[in-house]
Amino acid sequence: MLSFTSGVILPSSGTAKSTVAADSDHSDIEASFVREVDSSRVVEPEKKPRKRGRKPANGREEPLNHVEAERQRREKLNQRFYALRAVVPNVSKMDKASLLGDAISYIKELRLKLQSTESEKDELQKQVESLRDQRPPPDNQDLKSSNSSSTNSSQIEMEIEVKIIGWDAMIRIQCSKRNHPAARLMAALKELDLDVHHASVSVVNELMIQQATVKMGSRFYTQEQLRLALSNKVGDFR
Amino acid sequence: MLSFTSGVILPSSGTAKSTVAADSDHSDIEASFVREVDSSRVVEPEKKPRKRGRKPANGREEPLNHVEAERQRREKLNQRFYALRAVVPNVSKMDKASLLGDAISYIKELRLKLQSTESEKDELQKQVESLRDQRPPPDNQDLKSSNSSSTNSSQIEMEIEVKIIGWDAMIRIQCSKRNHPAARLMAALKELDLDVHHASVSVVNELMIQQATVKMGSRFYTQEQLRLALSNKVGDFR
DNA sequence: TGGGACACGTGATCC
DNA sequence: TGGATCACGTGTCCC
Repeated sequence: MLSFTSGVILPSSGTAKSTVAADSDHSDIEASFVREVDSSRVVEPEKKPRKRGRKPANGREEPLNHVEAERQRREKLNQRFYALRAVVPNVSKMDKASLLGDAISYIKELRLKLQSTESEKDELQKQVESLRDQRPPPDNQDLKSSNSSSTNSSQIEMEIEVKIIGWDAMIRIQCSKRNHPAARLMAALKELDLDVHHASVSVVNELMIQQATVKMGSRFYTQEQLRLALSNKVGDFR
Repeated sequence: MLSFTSGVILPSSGTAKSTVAADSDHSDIEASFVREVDSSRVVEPEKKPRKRGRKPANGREEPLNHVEAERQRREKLNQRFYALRAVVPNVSKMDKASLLGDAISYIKELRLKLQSTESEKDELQKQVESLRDQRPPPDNQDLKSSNSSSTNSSQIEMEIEVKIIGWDAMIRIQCSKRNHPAARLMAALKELDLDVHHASVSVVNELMIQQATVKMGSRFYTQEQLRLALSNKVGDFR
C-alpha cells in the first residue's frame, strides 16, 4: 500500500514569487520515470539569497519530518472541516468551499435571529413591566443592601419621627415599601404595648409613608427611647 | 524563473487508501536521483485498475488546464476562509485550523445563546399572557372556596369586606380595638404577599376600623378566598 | 474525455 | 535550526 512517491525537485531557481506566470517550459518527466535534475539547472544564479548549493538533498531525514508535519497539518484541518460539517445544518456532501460558504451564511443567520429574538424579548420585558406597575413581589429576606451609617447590622434606610404629648405619641415613618414595613410597624407597636388610635399608610412610588397616633399602655417612653425602639424593630429586616 | 518541480509519483500500487502507514522502508533516493519504483512493491499486486502505461504525459496542454483549475479552486477556498474570518469575532491572525475551530465554537455559542434567549422570550410571553388574562376581573375559577360554616374555634366578632378589582383589592375590617388587630392585619397582608398601597386605621370608642388597598403579588385571590383568609388570620386570637 | 474535488509532497517563509 | 504554516503543482478518483 501506500504510494510512494519520490518527488525530485529542482532548486527551483530564482524568485519563485507567486508569479503565476505560465510556468510552461518544464516539460520533463516521463511516465513512471523520473529524471534527476542534474545540477546544471542554471537559472539566474544571483539575486535572492537562495539556499545555495544543496538544499534539496531530498531523500534524507529532514524531508521526512517535513512531510509528516504537513500530513498532520492536513489531517487536523480536515478534522476541523468534519467538525464544522457537524454543526452546520443541511450540509452533507458538498465540497469544502461550499461548506465554508454555508457555515458563513449560517453564522449570519444565527446572529440575525438572535438579534431579533433578543429585541422581541426586550419588547416583552417592557410589556411585562408596564403591565404590572412595578411590582417587587416577594423579595423577602436578604437584600440587606447598604444602610449608610446608622451603624446597625441589618438595618434599612428609614426616616423616623416621634413626638410625644403626655401619654400619646405621634409617629411618622418613611421608608422603602419593600418587605412590608407596615406589618413591622404594627408588630412593633404591639410589642411596645402601644394602642393604635389612628394610622395611615400611603405608598408613593417606592416609598411608603406611615403615620400613626398611639396611646401608651403599660409603660412610658421618652421620645428618644421610642424612636430608637421603633428604629430597631421596624428597620430590622429579620 | 519559477520553480519547476518535477514531482514524480509512483503508481502507488494497491488501495492507496489513506493508510498513513509508515511508508518508511523506501530508503532509496539519492541526492538528486530518483528511482523508479519497480513494480515489485509487494502490497497487493492486483486491484485498482491503474492508468496503465502513460498517463502523465505531462508537459502537454492538459496540465495547464488542470493547474489553472486547481489554482481557482484554491483561490475560492481561501476567499471563503477570508470571509469566515470576517464573520467570526476575535479572529485575526491565527491559522486556518484555529479559525475553523473558532468558527465552530462560535456557532455553538450562538446556538446556545439563541436557545436560552428564546426560552426567556417564551417565559415572558407566558407571563404577558397570564397577566393579560388575569387583568380583567378574573371571576374565573374559584367556586371551590365554599364557606358557609363559619364555625371556627377562637374567632372574634368582626366585619370584613373585600372587593377585588383586577390585581388590586380593597379591604375593610371593623372589630374590637383590643389585641392589636392592626398588627394582625398587616401581618396577614404580608403573609398573603399583598403589597399595601394605602391603609388607614381609626379608633372610635372600642371599635377599630381598618381600611386598606393592596396589590396582589405572586398570586391571585378571589374575593371569597381573600375574605376567608383574612378572617382566619386576623380573627384568630391564638 | 474532460472537469471538479481532494490529498499528497515539496519549496518557501516566518518566528 | 527547526517547527509551523502556507501555496503550489501534480496524481488520482469520480461523474
